[in-house]
Amino acid sequence: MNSLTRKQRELFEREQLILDTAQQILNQEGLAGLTMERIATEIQYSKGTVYNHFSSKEDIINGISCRCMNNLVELFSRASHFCGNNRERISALVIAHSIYAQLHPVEVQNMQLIKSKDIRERISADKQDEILLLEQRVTGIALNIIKDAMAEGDISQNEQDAPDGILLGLWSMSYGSNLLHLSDIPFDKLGMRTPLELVWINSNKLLDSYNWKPLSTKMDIQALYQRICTELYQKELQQLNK
Amino acid sequence: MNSLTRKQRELFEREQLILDTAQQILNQEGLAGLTMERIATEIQYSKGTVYNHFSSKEDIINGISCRCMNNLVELFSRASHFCGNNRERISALVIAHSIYAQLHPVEVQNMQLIKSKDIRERISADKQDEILLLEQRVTGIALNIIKDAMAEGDISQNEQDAPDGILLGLWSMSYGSNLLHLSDIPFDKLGMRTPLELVWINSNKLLDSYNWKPLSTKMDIQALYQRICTELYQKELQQLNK
DNA sequence: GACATTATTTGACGCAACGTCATAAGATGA
DNA sequence: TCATCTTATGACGTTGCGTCAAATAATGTC
Repeated sequence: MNSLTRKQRELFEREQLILDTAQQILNQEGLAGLTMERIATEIQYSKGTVYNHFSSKEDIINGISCRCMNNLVELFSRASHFCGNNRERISALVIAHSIYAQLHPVEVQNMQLIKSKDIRERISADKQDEILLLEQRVTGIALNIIKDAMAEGDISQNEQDAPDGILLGLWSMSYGSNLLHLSDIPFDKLGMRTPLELVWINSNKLLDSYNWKPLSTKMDIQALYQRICTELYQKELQQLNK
Repeated sequence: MNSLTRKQRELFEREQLILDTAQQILNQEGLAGLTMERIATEIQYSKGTVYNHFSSKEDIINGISCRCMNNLVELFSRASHFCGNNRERISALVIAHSIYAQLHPVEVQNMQLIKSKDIRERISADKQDEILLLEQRVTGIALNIIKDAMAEGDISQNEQDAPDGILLGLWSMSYGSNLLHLSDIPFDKLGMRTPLELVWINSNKLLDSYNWKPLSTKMDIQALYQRICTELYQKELQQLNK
């Protein structure tokens, strides 16, 4: 029994090692440079051993995605515990999401891949469920804040403004901003500010439109932005600045 | 001269044939099924000939993207000539964008690919410029409407609400909604409406928040939705329904 | 129409990467 | 110590990309 667990732990640790290595290669050399041979060489095992852990390259991408989403869950969780009103807590999610995209640019972009059908087919069902579960945790955190806000009367409640409307509004805006930011459209050359600069303003506008109190017109959102950054994401922002 | 143009026309037509074929394969069998051999067989030429037109598979994806974006430009252009006020015209863009994503689901999803750096490197510079140009046309149409609205006093003008803010707000929301819709997250099972159902509401909320007159609270946006669909996109919607 | 020259097409070839599997090496237990 | 079961290996088959020398076709000239 003990030896079994030791064995299992060894396997688990190697799995992590594989993902560590794969992620590193992905970041350094892009998706094209990420090959099974390359990973095998790097971890000093043979290709077959890698295949004992992951059934395909897509499976590895999926594994990397799961790790990243766990990071997102952690960032979101921190945001949801931000010491402030519900409006401030939901705003913190937007910042969390954009920091996430900046911390994991390559991964976020390639995560799109596993969303396409013919690639998803090459990933085992339970691994897919893992992603789904993580997505549920992420949306769950946001939904809880929205429900809190409704329960506490921060938002005027009526049918059209149901929680899913607010959630998807913020989510799609956030998601879209992140991906636009990562695409290399030269916003500066088009005389525009970048999506990441503007998502803070626009998400606040959207929340205002849902009449989520306190409105951004009644508070200093730049100060709030700073406060969230320093209180919640000091470490991550330092990492981004170097 | 005449023979030269004939030759050129032949080449151009074959290029179109290649893209037609590639797009068809992409839709029927996914990215994995799209191989250079496959295209060559289909058009009854050899692989080498295909390579005379496109330097790589990525180059073909890029070509397909350009065609799609031309479609988007056309849909946008129609929206911008919608017979109504500026607020209605900009709203029509949102509908256009979502119809576009539904008409070209596979292409839109794979277009993300050519946004990633290591793949973009495999596309010739002038082909990349083509995409950039199209992106400019698309954003240009939207920007013009926003500027019209500002000039005509539909939007209260102040620094923060500069055109790029509105543009990127709508763009990222639209873009994000489309991609979320195409990812196979089971929104229904999560008890939510879908991104495409909600983007209409949320984009209107955002525009309201910019105080873009007439506000959606003062008009029947469901009726407007219907009017835009029937007046501008009858044909496309019929195509989608079958 | 015959010939030279230029342009285009072809498919065999080299190469890289995926994923498999028979065999080798190692661990476990009696 | 030996038998058994588990894990690791890398050679192998396969596929698909992209190249290029040779074949074929088109064009122009006399």
